[in-house]
Amino acid sequence: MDVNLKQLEAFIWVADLGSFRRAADRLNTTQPNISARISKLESALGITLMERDAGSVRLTARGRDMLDHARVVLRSTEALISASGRANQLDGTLRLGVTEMIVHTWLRELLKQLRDDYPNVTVELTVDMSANLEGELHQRSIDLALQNAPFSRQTSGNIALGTYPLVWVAAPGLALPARPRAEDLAMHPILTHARHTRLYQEIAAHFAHAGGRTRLVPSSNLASCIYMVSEGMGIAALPAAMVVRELARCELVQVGYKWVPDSLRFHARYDAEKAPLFVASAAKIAARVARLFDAD
Amino acid sequence: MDVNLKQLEAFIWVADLGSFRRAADRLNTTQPNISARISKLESALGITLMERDAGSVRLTARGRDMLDHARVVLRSTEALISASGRANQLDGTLRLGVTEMIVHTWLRELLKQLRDDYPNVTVELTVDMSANLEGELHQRSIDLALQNAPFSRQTSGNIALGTYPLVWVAAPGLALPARPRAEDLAMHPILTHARHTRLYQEIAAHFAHAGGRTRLVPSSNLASCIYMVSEGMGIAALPAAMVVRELARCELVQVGYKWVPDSLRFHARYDAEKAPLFVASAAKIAARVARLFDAD
DNA sequence: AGAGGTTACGGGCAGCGTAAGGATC
DNA sequence: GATCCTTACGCTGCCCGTAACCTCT
Repeated sequence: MDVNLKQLEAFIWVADLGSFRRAADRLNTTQPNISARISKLESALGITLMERDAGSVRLTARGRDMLDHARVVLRSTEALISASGRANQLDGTLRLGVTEMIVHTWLRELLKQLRDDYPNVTVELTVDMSANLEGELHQRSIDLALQNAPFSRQTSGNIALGTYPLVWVAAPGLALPARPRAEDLAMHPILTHARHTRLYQEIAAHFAHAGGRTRLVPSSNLASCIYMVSEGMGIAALPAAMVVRELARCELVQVGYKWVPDSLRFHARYDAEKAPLFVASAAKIAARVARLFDAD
Repeated sequence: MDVNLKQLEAFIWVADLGSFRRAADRLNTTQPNISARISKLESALGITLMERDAGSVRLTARGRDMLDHARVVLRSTEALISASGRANQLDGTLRLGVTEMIVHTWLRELLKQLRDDYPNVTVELTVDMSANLEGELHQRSIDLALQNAPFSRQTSGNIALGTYPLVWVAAPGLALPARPRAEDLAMHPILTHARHTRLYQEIAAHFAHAGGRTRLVPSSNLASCIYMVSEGMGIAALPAAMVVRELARCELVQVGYKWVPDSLRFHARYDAEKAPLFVASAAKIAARVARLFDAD
């Protein structure tokens, strides 16, 4: 019996995902196949790599050592393939997690660029709030998160994607003063991010200080925020990049309020040790695309 | 099409040996199979790795880059297998080149140790003069040379195996004085190594100085030297380790001549960059065995 | 009962060896 | 013509997916 790359790949994913089934999904194959690869690998190496109890897979001590070695082998294989110039030869799935703001600004451009550079990589998209993306990244159900600071955990791969300022917007018909005070805004519902986000907290704190019984309307969906604002149902602090089109078309107008929440600071985050090499490249591509939109 | 380890292995050996045919021999397969592996690898990577003219195989520029990557992949795979504890899982051939002195001293012990540590590695033995071993090592027709200094080329792997003093020996019946002078020796033929070896040169130079018309009888085979000496056909300077048994049995006696050629300094030499990892281990084993024989 | 890993089984494809083909010296 | 790589072809064996099975919660 011979050690081969597919066995090592399966081993790594089982170890990382903690389950044969999930590894099978990740590698586009069946669970029995993963089972076979692992057991072939074990007999090839003559050692038990993992203990399988119902409901859990735990590496043995030996298995942990082997895992490091296996990563080195697969990393260097990826490096070889990349260096062949045919990086497009890399097939696989990039499980990409993004926040909604990115969906509505430069996701399309990013996907286009990814398609150009890695035509054989399929993108599995997850849109969620930054806080959730962080969890998914940590348990490796996504490879790359494009999310906004702050983070509760560090990741070994981290590229800043620039700063995105927020602007207050309202429907044109709302007729707010050019320099509105807090009370002027507080007359209308304030549409914000979901309740436990940084933005919600910050806006709540601001208006608590500014007095008045402000109505904060959290929404887990920014697109619907925009619709609601343009329907005159309230005002909102939204990333400028997200509303350029609506402002240009005068579907929304900017509100000249003196205070805005801190800008969004976006980062591309991934696990540099465990993720496939092309994830780092994808992160760099994201940085390039983000810069385009950061400039204007 | 998928890159796999066998393709990379074939690629490395073709590059190192400069020939599909030799690579096929080395990998215990057929030449068309090597051809197929290389062409699969090329199509997997989408590049041409080597130009094949009749009679020569030359790497392309791209191929040279890939070769380095490929080595990293295979080296790390070997490391993984070694780390699995089942180093014995490593199958392959150790092409070992040794000088005759080693054959007649500790080769048996070395082979035994190798068999214990790597039961699945078969040893292909070449016995030749040090100078020839050096050439074979360089053109990679052997993996590991156990040979004596001096060397005309450096190798990246080099472990000193100790110093082996020479002694003058003669047949007991020859009745030489306890403290013979050069003339006493020169009465008999002097049996030595082959003509262009360091030892031959050194002995020739010594007796040229000592005057007299000495008869130097070169032999490319040390075992026959011993036989000839014990038959009283001459005297010889031989490695002490090679004649301990004959001296103990009084088949030979030591000659108390004041001068002996410089001791043999043996080294285990190999190409640390290109050779499989277990070659380095084999060299270490050789060093261990040699030390046993160096001590007594 | 459901989730998760193993075993059993059959089909397809890839890898191998033999043999013949071409190119170059 | 000798040497060396490529192509053609048939076979074997491995790898994969389906399905049934086992075990633990």
